Amino acid sequence: MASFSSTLLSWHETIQRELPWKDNPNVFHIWLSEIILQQTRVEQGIPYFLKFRNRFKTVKELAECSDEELMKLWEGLGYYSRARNLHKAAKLIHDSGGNFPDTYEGLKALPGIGPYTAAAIGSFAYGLPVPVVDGNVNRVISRIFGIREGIDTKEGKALIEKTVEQVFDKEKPAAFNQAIMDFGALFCKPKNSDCNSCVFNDDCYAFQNEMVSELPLKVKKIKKVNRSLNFAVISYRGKILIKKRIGKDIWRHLHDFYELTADGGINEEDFSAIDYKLDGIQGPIKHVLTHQNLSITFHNYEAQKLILKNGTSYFLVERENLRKFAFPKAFDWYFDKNSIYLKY
DNA sequence: AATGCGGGGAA
DNA sequence: TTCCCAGCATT
Repeated sequence: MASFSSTLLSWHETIQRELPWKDNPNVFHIWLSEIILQQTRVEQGIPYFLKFRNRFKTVKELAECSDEELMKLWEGLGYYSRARNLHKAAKLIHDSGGNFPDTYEGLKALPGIGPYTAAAIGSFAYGLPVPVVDGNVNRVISRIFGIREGIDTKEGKALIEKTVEQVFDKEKPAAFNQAIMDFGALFCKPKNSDCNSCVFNDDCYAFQNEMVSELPLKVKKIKKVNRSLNFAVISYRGKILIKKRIGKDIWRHLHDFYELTADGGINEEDFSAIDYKLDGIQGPIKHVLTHQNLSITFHNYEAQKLILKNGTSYFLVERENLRKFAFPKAFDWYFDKNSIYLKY
């Protein structure tokens, strides 16, 4: 039988996948795309990549971008710590002369860059002989070579890594890595993979043993909690009260409104002075996160008098400027329903 | 080793 | 509904 790599690379010749970060390959664009694509489908990430590529021509420009603008650009993409780490890394690179690290360890030392991303950037930008292991690779390798350990366990990860090392093509790191991920994404898919026309089917453990639907094996289950969120949208003279979420909680570094406790109202001690009346309730709406099922209700308040406390983290924003700030995707429902758009 | 962290697409 | 996606940081 031909080698795994030659079979894989021959298959890769038969497909074409045009991706914008390959337009004019450079380490800045490769890095940017890899961060954006973490736990994110290529189709979902592309518009964000284009937006970032257009806004930032250099690492320096990214490093000098304000936090507010960066979060606004990332708004809606999820896993917002990626944006924060991207920014941190840009500053580190800029402060140390503007050059990216060109070793695996150097890359992995940057915030937001773990084993996968270091291997991806290293191989794609510098031709370093390091194999990537992402969700696609886990699937392809565990099926073809019959890895029956949980890919989310220490043993399973070690087995996958060892197996990839054995079939990896050190002469063509970038081509191999690209090909195996494309193979996983376009052919050896989680469901409905066309095994009958697969170039590996004669040697595929999962296909030969009718275990395609069972591999890769995942052991750990995510437990979800139900959670209610209640926000008071307090309007005062055409402005709306918001704050930045800074706690160790969901949507960190995005903004929200005054948060009400379970069945409590506005705590007047949060303000120097406040006089208000309820002006309707909207919701609840359901919003799903990986670990939480959210039920969100918006309580509209109109304030006749409002004096903020000294040192408070709340601030008032003109209604038409509200969308200049980054908010959770779930708030789109409220903004749409109340015709709150960014006025240009 | 376990947990937290978004949002969307596919079946 | 359930699963998964070019994962990583924190505890």
